[in-house]
Amino acid sequence: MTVRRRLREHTVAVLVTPPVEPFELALVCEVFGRDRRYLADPWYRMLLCSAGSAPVAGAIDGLTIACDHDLDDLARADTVIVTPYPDSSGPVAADVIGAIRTAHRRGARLVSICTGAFVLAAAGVLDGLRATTHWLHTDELAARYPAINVDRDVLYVDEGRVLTSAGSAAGMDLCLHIVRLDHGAEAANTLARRLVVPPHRDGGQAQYVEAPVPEADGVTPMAATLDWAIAHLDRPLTVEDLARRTFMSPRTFARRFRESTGTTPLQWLLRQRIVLAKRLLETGDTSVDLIAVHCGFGSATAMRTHFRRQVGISPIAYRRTFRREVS
DNA sequence: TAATACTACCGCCACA
DNA sequence: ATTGTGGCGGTAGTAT
Repeated sequence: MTVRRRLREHTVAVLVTPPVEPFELALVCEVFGRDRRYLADPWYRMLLCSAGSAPVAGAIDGLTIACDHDLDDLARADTVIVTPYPDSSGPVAADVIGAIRTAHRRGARLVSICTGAFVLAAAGVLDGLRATTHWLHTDELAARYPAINVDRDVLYVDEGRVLTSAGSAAGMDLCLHIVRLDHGAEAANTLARRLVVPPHRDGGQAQYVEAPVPEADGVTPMAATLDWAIAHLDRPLTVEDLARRTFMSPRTFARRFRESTGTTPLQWLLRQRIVLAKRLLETGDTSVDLIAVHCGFGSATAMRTHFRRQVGISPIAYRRTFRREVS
């Protein structure tokens, strides 16, 4: 096996439009704008782009964002990220639409955060695709662009060349997803840990956001093992099993595991098992006992204990509240 | 709920 | 000399 070297950096152009929402812009900058060569080398080259590279007013008094790059730079980028477009019902400037269409034609990856989806919609690049936006605006998006298949219940939608994400913080989930695609599960997990992205948040729908999960993408032995473990949660997995699978001694495995995931193997397993349990509770009507078996808990009692500890409510109560309506 | 039997975790340290 | 490895053993955590 030979070491592959990327020929050049991957350019990420961020479309900055007034009024800039600092939170969403910051989240993009944290992922793509910082020097993270410790994760992958080269990392990304991030460009803040505005029409005529003019400074852009922020949504907060006294906040102004200087942009060194213009729409031509945006049209040439490998990935274009559209930050929120608070005036979602307002028109989108023709030169912005033009730049996005050019990028799209060139094969660039297009990404929107929150209401940035309205800019992509206006450019017509979402027609015929699934997409999402902030839940306050999903109805409006669906009504104004009937050709778009709007998904209201997801954090983000990956349609390959076009990716859209839901409200504010879901943008972080999408950015991590992109890092995972480009650099693998391990880099994404390490970054999530570095940014201290919470496994779940309290209050409202956000409480039930699931922790990012590695995808089938065996870039490193560790990532491959994580993927494998997620696919075999029903088995009684021990640290020794996982270590052997990763071709390491248990001791080294434990160390490496903490480095890439931020937790210990058992704690991580318990978390993944609960994530799976939640999914099964939401979607089907499998009994709690059977779900416990499917998730690799020795008993329903054991599952209930861990479920309560992590989620705060019982499995049955969770199902009652979050069963997906079949619409 | 309590007792018992595991397994996991992690500091320590010799060694490559 | 520096850095990573992996066995050991005490304690903490989990399973039944």
